[in-house]
Amino acid sequence: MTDDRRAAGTPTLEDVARAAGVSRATVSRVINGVRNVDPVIQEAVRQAVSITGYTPNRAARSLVTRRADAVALVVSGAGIEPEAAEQAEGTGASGDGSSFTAQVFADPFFGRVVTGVVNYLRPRGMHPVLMFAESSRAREEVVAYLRQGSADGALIVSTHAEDPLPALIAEAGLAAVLFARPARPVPVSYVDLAHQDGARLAAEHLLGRGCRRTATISGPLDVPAGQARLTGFRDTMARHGHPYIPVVEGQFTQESGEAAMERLLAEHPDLDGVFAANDLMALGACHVLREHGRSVPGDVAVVGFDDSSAALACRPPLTTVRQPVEGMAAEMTRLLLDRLARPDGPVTSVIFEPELVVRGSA
Amino acid sequence: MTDDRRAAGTPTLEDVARAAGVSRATVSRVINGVRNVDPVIQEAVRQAVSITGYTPNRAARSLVTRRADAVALVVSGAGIEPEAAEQAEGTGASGDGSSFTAQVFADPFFGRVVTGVVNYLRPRGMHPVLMFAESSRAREEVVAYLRQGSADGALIVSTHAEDPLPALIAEAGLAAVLFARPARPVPVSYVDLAHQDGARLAAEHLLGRGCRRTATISGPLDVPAGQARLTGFRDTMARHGHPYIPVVEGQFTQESGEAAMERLLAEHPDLDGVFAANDLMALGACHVLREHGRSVPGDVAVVGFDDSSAALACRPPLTTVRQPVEGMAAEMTRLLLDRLARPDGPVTSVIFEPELVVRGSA
DNA sequence: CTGAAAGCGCTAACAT
DNA sequence: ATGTTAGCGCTTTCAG
Repeated sequence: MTDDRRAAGTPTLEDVARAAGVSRATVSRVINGVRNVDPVIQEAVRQAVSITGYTPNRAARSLVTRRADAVALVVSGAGIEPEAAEQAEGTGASGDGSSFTAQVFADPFFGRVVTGVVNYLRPRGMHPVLMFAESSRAREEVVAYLRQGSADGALIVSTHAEDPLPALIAEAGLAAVLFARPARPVPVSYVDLAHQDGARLAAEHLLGRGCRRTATISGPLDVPAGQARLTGFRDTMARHGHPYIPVVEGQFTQESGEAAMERLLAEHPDLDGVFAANDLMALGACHVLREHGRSVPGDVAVVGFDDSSAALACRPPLTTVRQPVEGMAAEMTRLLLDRLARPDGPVTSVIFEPELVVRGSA
Repeated sequence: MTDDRRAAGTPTLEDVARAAGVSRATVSRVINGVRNVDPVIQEAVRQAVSITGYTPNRAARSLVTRRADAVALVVSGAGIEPEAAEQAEGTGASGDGSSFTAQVFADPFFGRVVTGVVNYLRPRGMHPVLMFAESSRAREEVVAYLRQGSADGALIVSTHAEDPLPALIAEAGLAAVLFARPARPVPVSYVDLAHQDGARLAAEHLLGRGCRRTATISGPLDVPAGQARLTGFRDTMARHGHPYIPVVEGQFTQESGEAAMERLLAEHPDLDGVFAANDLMALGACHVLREHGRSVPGDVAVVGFDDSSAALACRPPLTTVRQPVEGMAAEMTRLLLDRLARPDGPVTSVIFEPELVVRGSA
């Protein structure tokens, strides 16, 4: 009992080595699956590992490998407000629907991104660190976090165009991949959707079912995706003989969709089709239409965009343009891991094709 | 140019020390805000830091402090399926709505938890690592992750009762706090809601507006919260002279809410009030009611639970029992950080009171 | 194929 | 108040 069995502190490589009667180096090799280890010794080491209940210390390993084996998943917001973020503490002031994080997660979109990222990361033994970057201070923190080596790279999802984060990251020489093409070119890989094609699909569907007086509720026009969906819809309509399409700008929220629909209905009471740039707004539009006595799709056909959970929360369920968010998020993750493995690899972009999902609303 | 300015590798404490003409220790003190440092030197060090562009290396620091300054946020699933998780890779197979992660984030509840956790953590310079633990293998990984010191503790949100994770964590002597009381007692702190009180509020409201033939769509009965909400509703009704209340069990999903409402309507066509154990099910119920020509709240009053985003996605907006999820999540986080600061502190629980939110559906 | 030894960058006694 | 000195636990040349 007086032997050197040290304090119960978690066992280290040293302990395992002693138990197995080999050197630390050998244990390390076995654990990391490096070849050139005598099978007999390998077995002995494994025994020792399970007897001692050894678990490698991540910090020690990271210190020498210079890899954190973690990636940051950052939701990056507007670039405007300088220091707006300092949300009141946690406990009391929560539930505050106006906080950036709360707003972000109110949109089913982000849950899908998380799903895709996690599904790709997990089989590889990695997990995302969730960060938000809606103020310049928060952005600095993200950069610092990466520079500290707390994460090997970043998956960035911007909610607004002109997001300065991608550029900051690129300048700092840090690894990152974006969800959606940045407003101004930055040497960083990204995944994106062929938004215009999606909008074209919606337009053609509306046209195909006979709508002749369609309008659209666009997304925020300072967001590339919002812009592209509008352009795609307008262009297609124009090409089919409808050069003028009423449009009201929304903010991708249900509420803004309701407001937009009210205006559209007031100004164009005879419309027979609506394309909303996302499902949340389409849902809002449906509510307003019904309140005004218009049946969907009988009087007015409605097409959404995204195929998010909101599409099924709607009655009738929304006909919508599917954006394969989970797949895109997984691909984004794959690109990042690739980049980490080959830092000099090329900057690439992967564009996904949308798909029309026909349900009840149009 | 032949001096020892080493390769451009990120600067270390050593570099800063040299630049400032002091020792590593002093720089460390300044950086960590340890007092007893000459103001003049402090300034010099700060200069040197910004000149060199120094950022402390997290791994090195963690190695000696034995703190990761990170916490895991783990969503823990059923305890049944042994090895069910191995989801197909990322890229292709995604969008698979049946994956655990996808299901989890389809519920607005989790976004709110994330919001609360992040809001509390951020001002403290910490970020959550997102993990899922729906299989025994995944649970092992979570335990290993914590034992490795990759995170200092875990915030656990179980989707099912009988979740073995809390016990595993406790046995391993790891720090954790739970969202919701575990089915079987485990020496771990938790936050929870007074579910029965919430259900009582719902019952009284229905009674107050004159409903005499109410039914309820319960949550899964193997979940304590599901059980408690049912009990609370039934007891209150019984106390007011309604000893028999029709109940159909749901699964907290919109779909199950629809199915349950169909059954209820078939068996009790004359009902005038429904209490659904969460908003998603209430939303489904409203849809079905309308399809059957029943107006809400005119013919049938509907009360939900949670006050999630689904409550506002419904027309009319749902009268519901508010569960302050963000605040609860923040408190859970506070408890964990407390525990980390004082490992011998007592195991505690904090129970939040629900609140009735009256909107259009009842 | 295995062991010895040298750090990775930082903090924390312990001197001074 | 500052500097010196040990390591934290691990991987990785480099010898053998």
